[in-house]
Amino acid sequence: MSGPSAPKTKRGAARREALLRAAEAVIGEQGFAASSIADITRRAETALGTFYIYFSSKEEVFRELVLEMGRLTRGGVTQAVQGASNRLEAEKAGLRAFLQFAADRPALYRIVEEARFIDPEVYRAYYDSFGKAYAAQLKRAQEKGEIGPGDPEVRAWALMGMAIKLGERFVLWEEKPDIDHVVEDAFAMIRDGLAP
Amino acid sequence: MSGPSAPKTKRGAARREALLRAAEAVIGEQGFAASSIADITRRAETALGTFYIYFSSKEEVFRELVLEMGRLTRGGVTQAVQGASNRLEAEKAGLRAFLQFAADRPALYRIVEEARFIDPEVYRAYYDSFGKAYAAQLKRAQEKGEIGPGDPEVRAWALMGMAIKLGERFVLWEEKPDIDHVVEDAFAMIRDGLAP
DNA sequence: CTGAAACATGAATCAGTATTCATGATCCAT
DNA sequence: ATGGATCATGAATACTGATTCATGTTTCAG
Repeated sequence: MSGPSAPKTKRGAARREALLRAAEAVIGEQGFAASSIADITRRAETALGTFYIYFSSKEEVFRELVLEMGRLTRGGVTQAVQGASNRLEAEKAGLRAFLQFAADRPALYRIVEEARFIDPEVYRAYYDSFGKAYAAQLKRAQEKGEIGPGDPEVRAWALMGMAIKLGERFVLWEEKPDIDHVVEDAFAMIRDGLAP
Repeated sequence: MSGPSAPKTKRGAARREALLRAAEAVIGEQGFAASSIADITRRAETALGTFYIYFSSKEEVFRELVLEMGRLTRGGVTQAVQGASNRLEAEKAGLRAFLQFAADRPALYRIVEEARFIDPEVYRAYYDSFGKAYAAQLKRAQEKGEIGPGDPEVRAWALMGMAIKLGERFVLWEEKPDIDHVVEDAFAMIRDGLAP
């Protein structure tokens, strides 16, 4: 019932980490279904059975990776947004941080989207909490008059969707992504809309 | 090499169609990996082997469903946009049509997103062509002065991402989706941006 | 009507791979 | 320094489910 416990030696911790990184690379490249445990352990340069010392199943590493991505994006975006003096600036900084993250950890980026089909629970938890926090920020900014009025939840999800697809198209699909250009143009639209 | 050919009798056409609908329902509900051919044929009330008379593999029905979704959204959105007298109106009508589609065919909607992981080729073809057409429309509207200036491709992908996540959150995740509300608020943002 | 082409059936085959486990090496608290 | 706890190994197991196929049944063009 209770899967493997946390590693108790340095070696154990290092092995677990190596397996996690290998899983990130392999699953991010080939997708969950096409990735075998053997692929992962081969990449981590360990024996097959070692995998099960640290994870109880393929689904579990996957889940762990999604949670890690949650911590990382949350942290990265939060930090990027620190310096902003108003919500619009924060939107711009947050978008840039997110796209930069996609460029730095493309595998993790893909994994989160695949989570929707592998582990709907964590996927939903991930976006629910992110969306909730995002909406709260927008509501506050609206009350302060930093942005115009409008349903914060709809806006939060619209903005998340925007960032996600932009990352997919202009970062993951591009050899040499031009993040600044995407941020500039997308932000202009976020701020002023399409109206002439 | 060349898989099953088109059905040559009425019965054959009906069976193929039944299998396609069953696959849509089953895969849309459980996801590709969790759906067995047996699940699909059971739902279609046919024998297991019958599946292979019409499709050469599980991947093939899946691909067929993605292509069908392509035809349907393209058709639906195009038609909805017909009546619009300018680009902004068209955006609103297109968004509504897309969300309505998600409400009508939730399974197909999910399948397209999963395609990214099952059959990247068709997924990419789907969005590439959709995105290209979308960007072309935006470019024309911009030249006519119906919308302000800005990179049409970035905008097209931003708008697609928006629509997709809004559909996921406010249509698929909601018991009784309030499409009009989402369209109103999202459109206001698309038109005027967040600026106060 | 009729028979060759199409279609239907589901048990049997087959492949891939997740997971287990018995055995041995390594670590580190005392 | 040492031995009980941790960790490493990979061959063997077990299972799932995709795909095939030999045997009937149905269709429909002529």
